[in-house]
Amino acid sequence: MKKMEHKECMSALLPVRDTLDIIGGKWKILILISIWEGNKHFREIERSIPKLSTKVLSKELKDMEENQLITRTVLNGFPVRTEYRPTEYSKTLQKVILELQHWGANHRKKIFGREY
Amino acid sequence: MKKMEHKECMSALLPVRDTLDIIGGKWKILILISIWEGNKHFREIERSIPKLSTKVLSKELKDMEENQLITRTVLNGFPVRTEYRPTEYSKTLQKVILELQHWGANHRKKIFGREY
DNA sequence: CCGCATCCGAGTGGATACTG
DNA sequence: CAGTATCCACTCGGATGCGG
Repeated sequence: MKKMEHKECMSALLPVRDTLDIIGGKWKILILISIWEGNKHFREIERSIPKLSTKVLSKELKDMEENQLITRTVLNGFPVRTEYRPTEYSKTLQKVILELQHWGANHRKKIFGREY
Repeated sequence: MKKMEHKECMSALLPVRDTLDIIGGKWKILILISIWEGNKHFREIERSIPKLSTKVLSKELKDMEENQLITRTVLNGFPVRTEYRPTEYSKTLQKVILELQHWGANHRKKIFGREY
């Protein structure tokens, strides 16, 4: 990558922040991965991620639906069941996440001199 | 990218979180860019980023030094001056940031139907 | 089962003043 | 100039209970 110029930096800023809003934080990527793996129902997702509370999960799922990373479908019947599914679009994040993963793995090696 | 397998996901998790710890949050990338642009001194960096308080800047710079993204040099003389400089290593983040930028820009187009 | 409402403690971060 | 210290408002998120 070439040296970043000033103007590029400033115009880079908003998109970078947007992306971090969407996948940043403690839970978003975990939830996305859980859903990619095939977990569909609220409790199912909740149980797949230790320490995640219903309040937070509820909020995160709402955010992710707004951002078109997942779809939410309420099934008829009682008790109510809801299905969350990843969108095709959500997969465009995999490249980004992979990049984060590579950098993080390499960084840990550098800082701690060992892997996980 | 191929479908992520379960084990890959789990081993992806820690590195991704590490990376987000390091560049996530409201300020880290802004500070890094400011320093990449050539700002060297505490006040200089502070003034280059609106709404950034000294307390937060202080903490962030400390974190970034620990993570070897910047170096901190105290110059002799009075009043004391300090120089922060980006490391070569910090530039390995540019690819990651570029990826975040691309995804964010494209996402905004998708969601809002327009650019910035 | 799904998910919201409430209460509440801990941590974050802003403003300001102060020291070396 | 470079940062620390203090005070304080606010947010975040955990625990729990409830209603649909």
